[in-house]
Amino acid sequence: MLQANADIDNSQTLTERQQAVLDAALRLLVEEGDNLTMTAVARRASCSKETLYKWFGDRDGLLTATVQWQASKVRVAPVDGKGLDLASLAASLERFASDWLRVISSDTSIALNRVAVGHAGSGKDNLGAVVLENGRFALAKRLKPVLEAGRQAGLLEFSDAEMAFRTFFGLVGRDVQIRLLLGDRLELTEAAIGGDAIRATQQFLALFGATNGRKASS
Amino acid sequence: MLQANADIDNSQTLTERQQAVLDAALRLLVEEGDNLTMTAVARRASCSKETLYKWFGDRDGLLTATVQWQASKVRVAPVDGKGLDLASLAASLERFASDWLRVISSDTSIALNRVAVGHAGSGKDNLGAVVLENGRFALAKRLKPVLEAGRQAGLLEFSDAEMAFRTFFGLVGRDVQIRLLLGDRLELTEAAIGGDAIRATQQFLALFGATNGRKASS
DNA sequence: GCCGAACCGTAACGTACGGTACGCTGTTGT
DNA sequence: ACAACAGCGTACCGTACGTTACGGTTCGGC
Repeated sequence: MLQANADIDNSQTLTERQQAVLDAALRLLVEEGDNLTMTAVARRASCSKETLYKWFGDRDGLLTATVQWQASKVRVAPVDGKGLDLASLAASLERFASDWLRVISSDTSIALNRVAVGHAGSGKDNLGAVVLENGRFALAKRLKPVLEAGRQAGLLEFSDAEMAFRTFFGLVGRDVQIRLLLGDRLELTEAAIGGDAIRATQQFLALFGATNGRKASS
Repeated sequence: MLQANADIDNSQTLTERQQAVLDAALRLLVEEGDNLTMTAVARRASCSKETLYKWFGDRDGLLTATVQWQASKVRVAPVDGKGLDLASLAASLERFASDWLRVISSDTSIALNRVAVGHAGSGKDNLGAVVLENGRFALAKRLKPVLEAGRQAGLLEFSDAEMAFRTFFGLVGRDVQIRLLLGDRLELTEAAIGGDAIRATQQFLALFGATNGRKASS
């Protein structure tokens, strides 16, 4: 559901075995958070620590490889093109919204974001940049063409696609991600996700839809 | 700008010296992130580690004390009451929005949130809950009366104040907080904050304002 | 059947850091 | 004046973990 990639090397440079090791690391990361140890990863993956270090350099290397591996796994449904009527535009937006909510509320996304945020302060690695690139920015890159198409078709009105995207992003995500990252229980049922997607889409169309005369854009 | 508090003990139970120590810890936390050491705090605060442990128990105790200390420092401007016209309502909302944006883009808020997010996984302490309580939930507790007043005055239309608040939250914050937490450079100038506050308020009023017939609420 | 490479399991090393103990000094109360 | 104490500085201990080293095993190629 995520990831525009095209910048990281990913799956083909990794052997099957290496992918399995990274999967193990990923699972452990979800369970243990940032306090996973190299020993634990080795044990979980049934490999030796020496191999870990040979393949990934050091702990940070393993972490970034794991994050990129996860990023490369989640491929995007291409959203196809332009069925330029309002209904299909709304459907596309709703799909984006629910996909996005599903991602940010998933265990692995929460774990990955936690680790990346934790590492963002001390500039040893750039996990934060990786997560950002495959999360928020990938989403923008995928959604903007849809918004532009909507504008071309006369369905949407906005001056700046980036600004329109960010508004949509805010309407969809609201306080969900920060609450989840901070440990708030907040189980998003499939029904709730669907409802939120519809609501966010309606609100977005109310603000940027062309049919209604509205002075929403700054 | 932040914090409804009324749940944590805060300033009066702390001596001047202890507050100074916590200030030092806070400054160090901003600089070093979660890898500050007890030794470093002791040195920065010109106190002994023994004192640190006597006062705060252990490292987690020091961290939570620091977070609560910061929370207790930021007091809220009471927003006073009801000048029930649209202009003053908009002004209140704008003030909330800009205050909030200033908070979440401040170095100390970023550092605190990073630490809290990092700790949220492994349930040793409840930093996440503390931050959440003094951040997102405190904001809601302060803002909801304003929204309710707006509804009473016939200026706003919504069925659920919580839901209206979350929409406002999303419109104001958008992707700012997660980007900052993940290390994205994104300096918010005072002008940008003001502009965003106005935009968010306008969008919120477009969605929930009573004067315009609109089917925005889910 | 043998060689080397890749890899597993584990032991060992070094270090950083949380936590504790101790000696010294300045202050306070009597 | 002196005892009691709070607190500073520092040395110290134990441990957890990142990193390295090493012996044993499997496997593909000759």
